[in-house]
Amino acid sequence: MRTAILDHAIDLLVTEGAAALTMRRIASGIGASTKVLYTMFGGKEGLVDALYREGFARLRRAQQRAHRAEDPLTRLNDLAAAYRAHALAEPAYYRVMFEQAVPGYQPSAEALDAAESAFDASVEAVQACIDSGVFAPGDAREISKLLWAAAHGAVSLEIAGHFPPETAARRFHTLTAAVGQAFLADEHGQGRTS
Amino acid sequence: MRTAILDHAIDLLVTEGAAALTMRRIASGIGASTKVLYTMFGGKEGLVDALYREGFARLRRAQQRAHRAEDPLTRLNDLAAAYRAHALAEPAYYRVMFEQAVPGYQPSAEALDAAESAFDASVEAVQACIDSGVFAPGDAREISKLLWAAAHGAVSLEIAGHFPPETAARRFHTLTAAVGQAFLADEHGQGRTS
DNA sequence: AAAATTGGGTAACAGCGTTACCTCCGAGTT
DNA sequence: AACTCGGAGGTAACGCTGTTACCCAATTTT
Repeated sequence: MRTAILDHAIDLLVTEGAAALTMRRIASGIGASTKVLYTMFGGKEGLVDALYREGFARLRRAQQRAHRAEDPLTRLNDLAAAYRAHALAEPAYYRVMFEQAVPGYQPSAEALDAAESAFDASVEAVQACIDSGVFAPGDAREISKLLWAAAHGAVSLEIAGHFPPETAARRFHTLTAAVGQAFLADEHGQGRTS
Repeated sequence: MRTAILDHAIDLLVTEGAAALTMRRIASGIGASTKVLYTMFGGKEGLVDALYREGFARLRRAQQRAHRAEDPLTRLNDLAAAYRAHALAEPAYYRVMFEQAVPGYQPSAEALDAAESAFDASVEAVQACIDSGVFAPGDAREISKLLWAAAHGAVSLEIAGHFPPETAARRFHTLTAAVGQAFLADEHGQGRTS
């Protein structure tokens, strides 16, 4: 039952966007009354919270699927590409997760913690880059977050319409590569990022 | 009259957030009926469009105010810092501009064009870095957009709650510095970003 | 078997964006 | 100067939203 509600909510979100995500439509879509949603999720906020977590769970699975290549730097690149592909595949989900597409919702601390686990694969890949000497020693978690911010910035501007489609992919790659480059092992004497 | 409406709408947006930005509240706040808003702006979308443009106009002014330092690289850093400061000073505005805090609104092509002018100062600063030999030759507009994406990503994650306050400033600086570093003139033989 | 508790449907409330209707004020015409 | 006419603005309604008080049926407990 709970999964039926979530499935239909996700379907509405993906096919018609966040504006169509109303309690009445979800309820009528599963042939029930809105009361069920309130006993089950406590309100729209609880339902959106479930969608938020589901969105990051999907992102985590997408990242794990991309976590295959041998070379650690290639793996990191693949993860970044998978991040963008996942975001663009379901922009409505991305908006729920990062921009608050549902007006009132603010993720709780637990939800934010759960979201963080979506980037475990990225942290591992960065750590592998450090361990193999490709990256200089450093905090893998911190570097991963910076890569995330760069990727998120590029994707977010793309979804918002500021990056035209034909250049968005190139910019995404250039930006993530530029950030990655800053953490390369110091083989050439270039400056270190503070 | 038009400015009175916008002033009150901005006031509502800044002090109570996007959720309080309703046609009825704006109208009653200026002691008029909602009909005025519709004859003047054509609907909520037109009003939010005006707020969107105003937000980028304010950002542009904030960038111009920060555009003072002599050293081009310092100037670019100042612009980045001003960008973050401006975004954090009025997060509700930032949400209207980048995340679509008002459910239905999607900026028109003209609005996106107008938004772009907010980054003229950044493009100029990048061009100055190239002209003075600090940056390698390249497309200043393109580099500026990448810096923008990085800054936006860090600020956006900060506002969304993913970056705790005490580390957000450091991460913002590290990230923008890392991106800037990738475009430095090739004095040390480090690899070039493709 | 009777009683208590729980889950779900109905219908209502307040508030939202929007608009049809009407009034009324000011400008242009005769 | 009076009269008409056009458009700006207020009133009130429509259909929608999230939410909940009320009620009934069904299930579980004693």
